[in-house]
Amino acid sequence: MGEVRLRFAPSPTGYLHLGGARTALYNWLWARSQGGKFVVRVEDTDQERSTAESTRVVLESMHWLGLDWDEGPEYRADDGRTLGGGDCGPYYQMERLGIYAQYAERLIRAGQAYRCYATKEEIAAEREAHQASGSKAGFRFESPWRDKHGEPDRPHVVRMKAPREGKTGWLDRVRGRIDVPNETLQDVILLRSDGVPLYNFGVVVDDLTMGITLVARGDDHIVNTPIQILLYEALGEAAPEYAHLSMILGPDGQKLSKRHAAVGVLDYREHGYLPDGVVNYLARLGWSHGDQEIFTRGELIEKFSWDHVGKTGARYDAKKFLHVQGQHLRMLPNADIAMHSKPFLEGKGVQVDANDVRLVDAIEHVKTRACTLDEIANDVEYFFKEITEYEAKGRRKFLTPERAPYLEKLSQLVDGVASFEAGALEAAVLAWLEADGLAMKDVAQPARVALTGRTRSPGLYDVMVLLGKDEVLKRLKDGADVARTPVEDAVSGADAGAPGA
RNA sequence: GGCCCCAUCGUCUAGCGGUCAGGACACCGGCCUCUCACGCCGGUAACACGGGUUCAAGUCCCGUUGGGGUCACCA
Repeated sequence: MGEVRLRFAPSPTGYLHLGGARTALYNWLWARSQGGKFVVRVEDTDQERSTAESTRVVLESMHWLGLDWDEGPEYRADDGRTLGGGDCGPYYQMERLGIYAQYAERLIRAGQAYRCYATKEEIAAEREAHQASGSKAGFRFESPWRDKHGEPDRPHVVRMKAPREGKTGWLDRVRGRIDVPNETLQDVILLRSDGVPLYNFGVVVDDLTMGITLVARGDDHIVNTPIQILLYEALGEAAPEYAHLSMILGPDGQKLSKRHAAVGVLDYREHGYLPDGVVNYLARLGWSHGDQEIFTRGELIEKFSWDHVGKTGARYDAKKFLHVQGQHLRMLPNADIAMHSKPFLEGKGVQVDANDVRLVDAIEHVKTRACTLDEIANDVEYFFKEITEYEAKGRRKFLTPERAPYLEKLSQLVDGVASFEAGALEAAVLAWLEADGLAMKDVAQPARVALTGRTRSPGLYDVMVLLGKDEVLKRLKDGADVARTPVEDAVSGADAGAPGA
C-alpha cells in the first residue's frame, strides 16, 4: 500500500504568486522524489472572487514552471500535450457539491455535526455583545442548536460539533509537535446555507476522497489543522501528514506584495526569467542542502527533503534571484538561449532566425553579462539592428572631434587587414598603436561607441567579427562623422546624435 | 487580547553539545583588462536578551523581548 499522494489546491482568485508557486513546488518535488502522484484541485467555492480566467492563469503558471500534475483539471498546453484528468475527480470543488452533502449528512447522523438555524444577524449581535463586554477572550459563537433539532427545511448551515475539552495535535513534518487546546476551537461551519462547503470541510472531504497522504501548505493554515484533524476523527478516518511552510516576505519583512516586486509567476516569464531559475530560487528560499546554491531540476528532486525546510519566514531578495537566473542561463547551450530569446528580440523589433549562427555566436559573447533572456536580447540587439541612437554619455565622452581621426585610421586598418578575424585585427591594431604611441583605451572606447552605440560590450575584435567587415566600416565611418559634429543641444545634453544625422 | 508559530552575518542559510561559527547573494578592496561582465584572490559582517541543565550550549529547558499567523456563511 501507500502510494505517496501530494496536492496543490489553489483558489482561483488571482494570479499564482511566488508564495503559492513555492508551495506547489515543494509538493511537486516530494511527489516526484517519492515516485508518487501530484494532484491539483481547484478550490473555487468562493464564488464572489473565483474566476475562470484566474484558473487558467494559475494552471498556465504551473505548466510554465514545469510543475506538471498527474491528476487535476484538464489543461491543454501549447505543445498539444494535455495534463489533468484522473479517477478522483471532478477536481473543481464546485462540481463536488453532492459529495460534500453526503459527508455532511454522515457527520450529522453520527452526532458529530448539527444543523444550525441561527441567522447572520443573531451571530453579529452576539459578537457585538461580546466585544461590548470587554472580555479578553476571543469571540466564539455558541450555537443554541448544538444539542437540539430544528426543521431540516428551514434555512440553515451545518456546523461541526467540536469537542470542548482536551487537545488536538499532530507531528508536523517541518515544525515538529504542535498541540492546540480544544476549548479554543469553534463549531466551524461546514456547509453554508446554500450547500457550498467552507474551506475546512471542502479540504477534508477532498483530501480524504483523493487519497492525499501529506498536506504541505502555508503556515497560515496551522490554525485550521486541528479542526481538520478533528473532522477526520469524526468521520472515523485517518488524517494525512502535515507540513507547514513559512511565508515568503518582502525585503522589509512584511508580507510580500506587489509593492515589493513582481509577485505573479507569469511576470517573471515576461521579464525573461527561466523556469528552472525560478524553481531553483524558490526551492532554495526556505530550504537548503548544505552549501549548494545552484540546482538543476533533477538535483532538486533528488535532494529535496522536509527536514531541511526552514521554519523562518524568508525574505525575497531580487538580486540573489537574478544571480540564480544568470547561473541557469549560462548552463544552457547557446542554441537554446537563442531559441528562448527570440520573442524578446521580436519585442525589440529585431527579426532574426533562432538558428542564425550570428545570433548563436553573439550569445556566446554576451551571456556572461546577462542574467535573463530579456537582457540577452538587449545585449545582442545592436548586432542585428542599425544604430539609431548613441548612449548619451558615450557619445559626449568618446565621439569627439579629436577622436575622429582614430576612427578613420581604424577603419583603414580594418579595410586592409588580410583576413577578417579577431587575431589579425588585433595584430594590426596593436602595430598601429605601437607605432603612433597610442594606448588601446584611446581607441577602444570611441570604436566601441561607434560600433555598438554603447560603452559596454564584448571585446572589440569579437564585436567586429560578429558585425562583419562591411558593417564595421560603415559604423566606423558614421561614428567618425558624428564625432566631428559638436554635441548640439548643450542644454538638454542628454540627446545623442544619430549616425549620418 | 486568546491560541499558535518563529528567532545565526544586511539577505538566504549551514550547524543537529566540543567549529578559528561555514557557504551564497549584496557590499568593500585587489588581480585580469579595450569597456562592462565572467572568473580568481582577499576583506567587513551574525548566534536577540536573561536564567538554568552540562566538564562543555548557537545547539537542550524555562522566561523575557521582538517578529509573524489566526480568531468570517474567505481560502
